[in-house]
Amino acid sequence: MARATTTSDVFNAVAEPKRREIVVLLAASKPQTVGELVGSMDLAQPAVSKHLAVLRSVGIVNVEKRGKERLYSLNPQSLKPLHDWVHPFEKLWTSQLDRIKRRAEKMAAERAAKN
Amino acid sequence: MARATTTSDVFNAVAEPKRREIVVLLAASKPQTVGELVGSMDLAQPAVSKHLAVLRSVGIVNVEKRGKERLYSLNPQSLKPLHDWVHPFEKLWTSQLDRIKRRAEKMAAERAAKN
DNA sequence: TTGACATATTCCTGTATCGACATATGATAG
DNA sequence: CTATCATATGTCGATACAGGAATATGTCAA
Repeated sequence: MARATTTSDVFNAVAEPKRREIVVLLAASKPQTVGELVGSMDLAQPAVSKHLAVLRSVGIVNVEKRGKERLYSLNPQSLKPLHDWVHPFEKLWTSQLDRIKRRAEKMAAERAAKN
Repeated sequence: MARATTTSDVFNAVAEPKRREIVVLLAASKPQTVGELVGSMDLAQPAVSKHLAVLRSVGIVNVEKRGKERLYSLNPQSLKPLHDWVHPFEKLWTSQLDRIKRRAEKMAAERAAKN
C-alpha cells in the first residue's frame, strides 16, 4: 500500500504547507480570485490551481465563476473533523496539573543533563 | 519538488490514519508497549514500529526502555501547533450569524436543484 | 473572427511513502 | 553461552505526489 491520496482526507489535504497558506488567505480576506492568490503566494499559477483543485475535491473551498475569473471561498465547516480530532487533546496540556507535571519533568531533565 | 516527508511536520505525521489511531490509543490508556498496540490494531508489528518511529521523530510520542519492552507514551503538547492552526476557524462555523448564512445557502441550493 | 486575458490540464522527473516479508538487534532466563 | 521473546531495521513493489514548462480551455472585447 502506498501513501494516501491528498484528496482522500481533510488531514492529507491540509498537510501541505502551501495549501494551508491558501486556507489562511481565504479566511483572512473574503472570496478571492486565483490571480489574487497567486499574487500573494510566491508560487506559479498552475501550482496554485492544482492546490485549489485538491482543496476543492475535499470540500475545503468553493468556486464561483465570475466572467473569466473564478472566485474561491473558504468552507470552514470542512475543517471541523480536524478540529474535532485534535481538540480533545487540548485539556492534556492546559490543565494546571499537567503544567506541574511538565515542569517537574523539565527539572528532572536538566538535573540529568548536569550529571 | 516531491511531497513533504511524513517526519517533516506534525501535520504530515498525523495525516496517516493508523498513526492517528495510535495517538488515540495512547491518549486513552496510559503508556503502552508496542505489543499492546499491535494487539489492538490489526497491523503487523513492523508496521506499527515504523509508525511509532515517525511519531517519535516529530515528538508526538516518547519512549522509555523497560527490559526488552518499550513503553510508548503520548506527548500531547506536540499537537498544539495543529490545534493552534485549526482552532481559529472554529468561530467561522459556530457563530449564530454563520449558521443563518449556511441555512440560507442550503435553501438556495435546494431551490436550484428543483429547477 | 481574432486576440488577449484568466485559469485549468497534461507531461515530466525526483522523491517518498506504506505494508508485507525477512532479518537484525537487544535483553533476559536458564 | 544459547534460546527466546520484544522490537527495530532493511528490501521490495506499487503508488502518489509537487512543481516546472508547455499547452489547452474558456471568456470577453473590438
